[in-house]
Order: sequence, then structure tokens, then C-alpha cells
Amino acid sequence: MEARRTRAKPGDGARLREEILRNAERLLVETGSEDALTLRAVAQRTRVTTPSVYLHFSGKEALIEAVCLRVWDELGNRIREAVSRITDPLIALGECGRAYVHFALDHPVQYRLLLMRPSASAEASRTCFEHMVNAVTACVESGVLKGNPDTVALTMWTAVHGCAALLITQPALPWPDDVNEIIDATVRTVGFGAVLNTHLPRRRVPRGTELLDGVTIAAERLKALGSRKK
Amino acid sequence: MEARRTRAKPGDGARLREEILRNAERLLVETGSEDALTLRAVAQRTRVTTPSVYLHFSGKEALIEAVCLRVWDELGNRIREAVSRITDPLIALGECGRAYVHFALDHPVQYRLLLMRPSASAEASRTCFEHMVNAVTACVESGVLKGNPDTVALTMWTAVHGCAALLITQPALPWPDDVNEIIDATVRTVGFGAVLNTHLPRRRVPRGTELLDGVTIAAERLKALGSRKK
DNA sequence: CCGTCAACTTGACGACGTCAACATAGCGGC
DNA sequence: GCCGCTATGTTGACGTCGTCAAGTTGACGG
Repeated sequence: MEARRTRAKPGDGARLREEILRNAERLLVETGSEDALTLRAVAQRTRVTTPSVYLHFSGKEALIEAVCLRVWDELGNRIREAVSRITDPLIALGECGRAYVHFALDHPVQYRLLLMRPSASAEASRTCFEHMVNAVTACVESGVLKGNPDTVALTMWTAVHGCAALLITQPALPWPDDVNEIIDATVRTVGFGAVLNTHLPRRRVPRGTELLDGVTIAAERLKALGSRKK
Repeated sequence: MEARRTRAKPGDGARLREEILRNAERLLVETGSEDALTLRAVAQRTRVTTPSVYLHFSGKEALIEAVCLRVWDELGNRIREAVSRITDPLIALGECGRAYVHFALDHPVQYRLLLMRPSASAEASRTCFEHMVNAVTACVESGVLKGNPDTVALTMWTAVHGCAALLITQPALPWPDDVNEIIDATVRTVGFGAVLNTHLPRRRVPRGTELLDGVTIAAERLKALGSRKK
């Protein structure tokens, strides 16, 4: 074949691994389809023969898994970064959700790899999930939320994931012109629901001042969770 | 090969089409993986050679699309059936969401085909979406909800889809022992959020009796949307 | 300078989707 | 009763995919 690359010196063969990973993700986003993520295509772009990929990855699934690991890391950083700028824990939680959806919409193909593959690995998603749990835990510690942080974070994750996933896979639906409307509505609704569940008595319908007190708190928080770009 | 099937008479060659579709879905659920959905495997199970599939489907994608059409139909029926038993439009809307998630959890592999494929068709999903819009429209006509039915239905769909999708793809997450807890929480939260958005003034934080009035209505509806199995 | 070991390549296998060409059953018309 | 036409399949092949066993090549240590 043409224009072969210079062989790596003994000891830093791992450089090829990085290059393969980089080219795999580039190929993914350039073609816009995960079907184009072929061992042969990745190898060719790296100017290496196909079986060379097996020197660093046990197979295609392992390669994809490694790509996913990087993306999970990126997503985790984006969330942590979004949260770190905010002091109020509930607003930070909302920004966490917003950052999540925006990252998904900015990297639709990668996001599909992460959470829509037949067997998406549970291990890698845990780290990212922890960031959400941390944001929730901060809310619980500040008293604005109660309940099991895992459960609250899960509810929130399902909401933002559904928002991102449907936006990606079903672009032809009658979405509003500005997707931020849907994102804001999702974040606000789930946030408000969580706050309400915290400040309202459960298992029965509260009435009168009892209701008013709880909802007043929730409603004030609701404002904070609203669209930031207004 | 062994035990070939008897050739169909002219005119009812379409019988093979049905048989192929049936075997394709059976193969899908039996193996539990869409990777096993191979033209060759489907053909073998139908006791037909592989290219015979091309008599009724233009290719593999068309076959999958046809399988999806059937599943969308099933899902639509399940939703319509769930809604038809209920008179109160808001409770019916909640049951719509619940039926949706339960169908997804009962048919995880098919659900993946419907909404997690690289290019899930928009056409087929529209019909099912209309059912949700109808349920929302009933709420709007009865006055319990306001706003654009499309948008409200979309918000609800994102929520229940996220719930179903994450439950399917990430079973290792710390879900509560009873998944109905999450489903109920999702339905209740999104329903309550929709009702609240209807009965509360927007774009500012309502206070006092204004807040109380709106939330009282919402809270009563909240009870109706709660877990039905209590 | 030579062996040895890491870093690749060569060549092949089976499975997959797809297509052009061929075969055959049954019905209508003469 | 036979002919031929069309619907209904089958045969064989091509190119691509993931994967693997075996061979090759380059640099470094002794």
C-alpha cells in the first residue's frame, strides 16, 4: 500500500493506541454514522494494516468501548465545569442538566455510542452519574432537597436523557424553533418536581397553608431554574 | 438444503412476507439482540434461501422498518387501549405514559429498534405520537391543561422515553427495587409540571393566593396521577 | 555483530448484505 | 392437451466486514 508510517520504537508502541482512538472518533464525527466506524477504515486512516488494531484493542467492541471512555470523560468534565461556576446548589443542579443535554446535542453520534448501543457498558457511565449524584447531594445537604440522592439523580437523568435522545433520534418531530425551550422546560419541571416532593407531605394531598408553604419555597426555586438566557 | 417449504401459489406470495416478518421478530426476541437479526438467519428460519427475502423487502433496512411498523402499531394499540378505559382526561394522560413505559420494558429489544437505531424512521412514530397528542388535546379541551398540545406531548414523551430508555440500556444503575416507583415519579412529575404550567402565571414567581389557587388545582390532579397500584 | 523481542504485515477464513442469472410451478389461451 | 408466461423462488458469486495464525522487520542489549 502507499505511504506507510514509520514504525514506533520499542517502548512507545502505545502511541499508536492514542492515534487509533483519535482517528476512530474523527471518523465517527466526520461521517456522522457509527456504521462507518470500521476497523479497516480506522486502520487505513492511521496508515496501518487492519490487524494492527488488535495490538492495542482486543476487538472492535473494545475499541468502541475505549472511544466511549474518552467521551464519558469529556461529558463528566463538561458537567463538573458547569457546576463549579455556580454556588447555589439547586441552580447548579439545573446547570448540570442543561450542560448534559447540550453536550449530547453537540456530540450526537458519540452520545448514541454512549447510551444507545446494544450493550453500553455500565462501568463508564457510573463516573458521570456520580457527578450528578454529587450535585444532588449538595442540594440535600443544603436542605433544598430531601430523599435518596441516587433516586433523585436517576429521575433527573432519565428526564434529560429522554430530552437529548429524542431530539437526536427524532429530529422530524414538531419541536419548538428553539430547542432551549424544551430543555428549559425539562430541567425546570424535573427540578420543580424534586423540590416539591421535598417540601410537600407525601402520600396525600396537602391543603391550605401547608400546601402554600411548601409550594412557595418550590416556586421561588422554580424561578432560579428557569431559562438562563432571558 | 433440508426440508424445503412448498412453494406458494401465484397470488398469495405475500404470505411469505408475513412469515418473514413474524420470524424476524421472533428471532429478535429469542436471541435478545438485534445483531442476531440477519437476513440469512431469518431466511433459514422461514426455510427459504436468503435472496428470497428480497422478493418482499428491498433490503435489510426495509425489513427492519417493516418490523418496526408492526411494533409501532402494537404500541399505539396498547396506548389507545389504556386511554380508552379512563374518562378523566388527565388520568388518561398519565395512563398513556405508564402504558408507554411498560410496553417498552416488556419489549426492550423491539423498543431499541424503534427509537435507538441510527436512522429510526420518523413516519411511523408520528402515528403513535398522535395518540399522545390526542390524550393531551383531551386535557386541553377539558380545561385541565393549556398550551400547544404538540409541545406538551413532546415534553411528556421525552420524559417517559428517557425513563424507558435508561431502564433498558443501563440496568446496572441503582434503580429502586420496584421500577414502578421511577415510572410513577416520572409520570407524576411531568403531569404535575404540565398542570402547574397551565394554572400558574408564567414568566414570574406567583405569590400568595394566586399561587395557592393554581397549585391547589395542580395538587389535586397530582393525587390522581399517583401510583394506581396502591 | 548477533540474537531477541516488540511492532507490525501477510494471507486467509467465515459470515454478512446484495445482485445477476437461472429454474420451476401453476394458470390462461389456443 | 400442450404452450408459454408470469409469479415464485434458487444458485452462485462479489465485495466488505471482524478476526486470527503465521510470517516479517526493525531497534536495542550483550
